Amino acid sequence: MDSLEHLNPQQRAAVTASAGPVLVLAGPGSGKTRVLTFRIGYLLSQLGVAPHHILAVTFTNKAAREMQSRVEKLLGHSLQGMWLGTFHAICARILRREQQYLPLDANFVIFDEDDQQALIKRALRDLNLDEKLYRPTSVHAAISNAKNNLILPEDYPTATYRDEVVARVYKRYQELLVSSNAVDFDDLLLYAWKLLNEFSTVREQYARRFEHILVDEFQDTNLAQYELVKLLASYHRNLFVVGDEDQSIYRWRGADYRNVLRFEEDFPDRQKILLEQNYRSTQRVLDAAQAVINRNRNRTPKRLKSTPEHGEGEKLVLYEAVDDYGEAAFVVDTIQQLVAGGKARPGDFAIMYRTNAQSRLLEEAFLRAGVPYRLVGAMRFYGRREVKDMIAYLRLVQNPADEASLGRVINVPPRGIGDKSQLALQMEAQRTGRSAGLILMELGREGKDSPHWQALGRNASLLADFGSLLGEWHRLKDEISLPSLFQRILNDLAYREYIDDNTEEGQSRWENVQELLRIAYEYEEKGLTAFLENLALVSDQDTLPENVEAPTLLTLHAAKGLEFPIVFITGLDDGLIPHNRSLDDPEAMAEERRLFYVGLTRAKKRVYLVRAAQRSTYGSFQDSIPSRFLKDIPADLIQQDGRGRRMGRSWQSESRRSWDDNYAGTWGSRPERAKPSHAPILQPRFKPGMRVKHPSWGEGLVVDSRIQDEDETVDIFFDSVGFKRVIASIANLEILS
DNA sequence: CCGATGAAACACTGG
DNA sequence: GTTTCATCGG
Repeated sequence: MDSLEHLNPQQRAAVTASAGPVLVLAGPGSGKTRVLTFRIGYLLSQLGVAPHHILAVTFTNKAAREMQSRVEKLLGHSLQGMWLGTFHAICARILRREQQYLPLDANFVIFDEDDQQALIKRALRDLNLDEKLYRPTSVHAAISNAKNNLILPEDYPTATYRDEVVARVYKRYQELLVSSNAVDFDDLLLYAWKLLNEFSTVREQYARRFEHILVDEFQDTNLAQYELVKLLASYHRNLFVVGDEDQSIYRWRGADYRNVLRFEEDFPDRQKILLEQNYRSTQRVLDAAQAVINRNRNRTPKRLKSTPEHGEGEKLVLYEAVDDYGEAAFVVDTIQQLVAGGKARPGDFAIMYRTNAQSRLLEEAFLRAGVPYRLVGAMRFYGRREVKDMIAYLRLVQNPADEASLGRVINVPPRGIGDKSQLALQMEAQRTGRSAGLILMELGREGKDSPHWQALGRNASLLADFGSLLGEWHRLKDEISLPSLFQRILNDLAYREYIDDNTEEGQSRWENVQELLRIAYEYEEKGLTAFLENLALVSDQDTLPENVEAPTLLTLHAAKGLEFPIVFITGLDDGLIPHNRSLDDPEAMAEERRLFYVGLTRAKKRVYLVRAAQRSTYGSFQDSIPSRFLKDIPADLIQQDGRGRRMGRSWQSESRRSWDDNYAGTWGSRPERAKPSHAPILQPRFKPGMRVKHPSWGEGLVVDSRIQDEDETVDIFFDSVGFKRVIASIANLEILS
């Protein structure tokens, strides 16, 4: 490990820190991954720790793979026995090993978002609740939030009637999961924590084993993950966590950057190391990013410094397009020009956006220009119906109790089992206390001899046909290889004939199925359980094709941990960045700002800030105003790209006026915001007592209104969602009385 | 029970 | 612009 010479003093202090709790606060590009890999290498080679005594937690599987290969390269041998993976993957591993302590059997499956949603709906139906009144998404969010905060159904606080309802749904949902022999993502963490919390022998076993625990992206852990790590580290207390409060962007998923503060309270003897030296970006990029993030309160102030060889760097380029088509065209044009001029390679570029929906226009522009691109996002492939259906078949074979998968495929392709038959089957399952899948398999095996045959009447025969198929696959699953099983199912279903109707679309559907089959071949050795588990736990970043030289399209969230020479941040309009749904919540606004900061700090050399004066939502055009975060970047760090202004159109004069009069020269100095279409508001339009109507929240009562930043901020109590704070120019309020 | 058709709702981020 | 749901005739 003489390579320690190549680390800076802070990095070296972190890598060689003595035993005990260590907190590393690492700014973007400060060599965080390097510190983690060297730390593992140091533990293994200098302190003689055996790989099997180390646990390292990363944010994505991709990060885990990268870290593994980096350490192996550093040491020159393999890391057999070390535990390395995401929280969810590690918990799944623990749960499978300790399955006897759980209300599940070893074949349990992991439910994805759709399955969870379906199960919530089922629970609502079972409890006779109105889906209109109790939106499945919102109920599910409340339950997920509870789980992330280690709140069990019986402990769910019921301050209001609504809470009481949620508590009942939570309870029922959990029963349904257990009877499906399934867990959701949150259960992976919750069960693992419960297991270690309740069974001291199990806790001892793991806590003694893991002499050293390392956690990456610590700012994005939630309470369940934090408490779990504390239990795992309870014996040796060698807990090495690395994070950056400024890059915490998963609050909505339960992540709490205050875990950094908790860590300092819970481990007062912790060593604390600050990494501020940036090895990634030019100073201009860093100055812009810091100007943005410095507006957030409650953070550890940092002073990011670039290295001399990066130099000052170029100014950030700002481009305002007419509309979102122009925005996409600008991105593709710029890339083509830079590549054609030999200034950059296609793989140097990343195009970032706030919402996935924004990728469509960008993709179209790339396609039209004939420029290949790569898109980050699992949805693309795994979200396809035919892929989900095949996965559901495999899950059902693995775990016949899986109600969600059964419901999905019981009549796909159509085999005459409609709503009526399915309901009858469900009733029979409830009556006999067995799972629908087991009943089906018994019908298939025993036919008329089964006691269920009579009970199901004229539905029995078709159900039995399907049951015998299912039973046959289930029998084969431990005899033949995963790919053979997969092909057997395809054959038995005549699935190709079903989905491939010889249209272009049909062919692409079949290609998707074959791609899944190809992936199944990769799991020939590891088997069905591992295959399904990996499918459930792939992250967006994991789907990024490697070694492909093309621009990368991705959300700002997916950009975390990555870096690119040239970064486009698109959709820099109020309502997108910051997002509409965050405007009324200061904590959410702070997170939007961090998200922008994360995007900016991905760039090594150059940043393009792109917005559109108009964009299409739901099909119709709407005017938009520049992101309020733009004005926090000092003017001397920004240059405008003039191309947009020469495209003579009616918007031109207006855009120019808005820019020159309200914007240019005001960077960071005056707190003004551009107003393309109307003069600054001086008098409130809304007064307390008024009835108003909001496009999504419906009617409400104005409680208060005031002028802020030349716009009107209105506090409203809505009939449907309660108290909200809105910006009048954005909210599109209608005065009713 | 099935497939087609059109209306209606609809999308923030993701393991 | 896309997906999901409700309805209808076969």
